[in-house]
Amino acid sequence: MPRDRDSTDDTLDPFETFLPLAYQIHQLDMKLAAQARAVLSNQDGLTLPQWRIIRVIGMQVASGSTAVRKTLGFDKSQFSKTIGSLVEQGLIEVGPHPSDKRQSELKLAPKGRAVLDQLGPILDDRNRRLMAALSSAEQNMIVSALAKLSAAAELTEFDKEDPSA
Amino acid sequence: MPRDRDSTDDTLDPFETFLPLAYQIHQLDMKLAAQARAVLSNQDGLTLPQWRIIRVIGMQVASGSTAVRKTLGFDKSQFSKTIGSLVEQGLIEVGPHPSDKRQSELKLAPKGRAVLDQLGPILDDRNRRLMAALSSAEQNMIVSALAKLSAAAELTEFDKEDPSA
DNA sequence: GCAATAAGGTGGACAAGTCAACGAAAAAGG
DNA sequence: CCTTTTTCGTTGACTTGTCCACCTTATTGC
Repeated sequence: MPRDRDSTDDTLDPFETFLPLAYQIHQLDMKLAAQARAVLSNQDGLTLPQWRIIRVIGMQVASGSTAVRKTLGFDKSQFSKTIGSLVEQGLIEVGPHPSDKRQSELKLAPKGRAVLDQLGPILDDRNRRLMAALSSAEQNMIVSALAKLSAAAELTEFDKEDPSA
Repeated sequence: MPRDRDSTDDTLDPFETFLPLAYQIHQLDMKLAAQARAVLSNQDGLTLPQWRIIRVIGMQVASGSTAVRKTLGFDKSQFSKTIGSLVEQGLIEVGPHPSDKRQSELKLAPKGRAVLDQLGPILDDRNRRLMAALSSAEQNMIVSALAKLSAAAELTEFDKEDPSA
C-alpha cells in the first residue's frame, strides 16, 4: 500500500502521491499522445493512429498487414479502418500479399513518403529529447524494463481462479 | 496459449524492432488497461475510469474534485461525465467544497467502499506482480524515470525549426 | 470596490478504441 | 485428400476519450 499522507492540502502531482505503476504509465502515455497529436495537427491533417502506421511501414521492418498490425499492437478492427482511411487519402497503397491471400502488402504512396520525410525528423527529435531526459543508466534500463512489464501485463490469470471455462 | 507464429517474414515483437519509446509505452499502457478491464468485468460492472476515480478517492490523497481530477490527469469533460455515472450508480457522493463553490467534495458511498474493498486487493496484487517482474534496481529506477519522461512530455514547443514562420 | 482575466464544471460533437460476430483463407490432423 | 481448428480482415454496435464553446465562480489588477 502507498505511504501515509497528511491530506489537508490539495496537491496533485501524481508522482508524489505514489499511484500504482499502471496509473503513471497511463498518464505518461496520455501526455506523449497529446504531444504527438500537437505536432501532427500543426503540420498535417494526420491522426495519431494513421501516423503510427505510416511510420512503421516506412521503417521497413514489416510490410505484411498482419506484421505491421502486430508490431503496433493494434486492434484488428481499428487497424482495418485506419488502413482504409490511409488508402482513401492516398497515403499508402495496398497490394496482394505474396503468400497469404487473407493479408495484404502495405507500402507508402509517394504522398505518404513525403509526410514521413517531413514529420519523421520532428518526431525523431522528440524521441531523442525524451531519452535525453534520462540518465544513461536509465536509458539502458528503460527499454528492457518496459519489455518485462509488457510481458507481465499479458498474463490474465493472476487473480482468483475462474475455472468456469 | 499464445502460439508462436512462424512465417518467413512476419515476425513482430515490438521490442525487438526498437520502436520509439512512445510506442512501447503506448503498447504497455494498452495491455495494462486490458488486464485491468478484464478484472473489473469479471467482478463488477465498473468501467476503468470509474474504478480509477474510486481508487484515488479511497486512497485519501485528495477529496476536492479538481485535486482528484488532476491526480488522475483526467480530461475535464471525461471526469465530469464519469463522476455523474458514479453518483448515479450510488458509488460516490458529492458535497459542497468548503472553500470553492465551483468545485465539489467527493467521497465514497458505502457501496463504493465495498467495491474498493473487494477489488482493491486484487489490483494491488496485480501491481505487486508487475513490480516483481523487475529487478530491484529496475524497481528503484522506473518510478523516477517515468516521472522524468512525464516532465519531458509536457513540453510542447520543443522544436519549430519551421521555415515557414 | 470593480473590471478583466483565469480556472472550474457541463454539454455536445466528434475521433479513437473496444468487442463480438461473420466469412474467407490457411494450418493442423487424421 | 478432407475435416477441424485457427488466423485474418471486415463490419457494425458501442464505449471511451478529446476538443470546443459556454456559463459560473475565483483571482488579479486597477
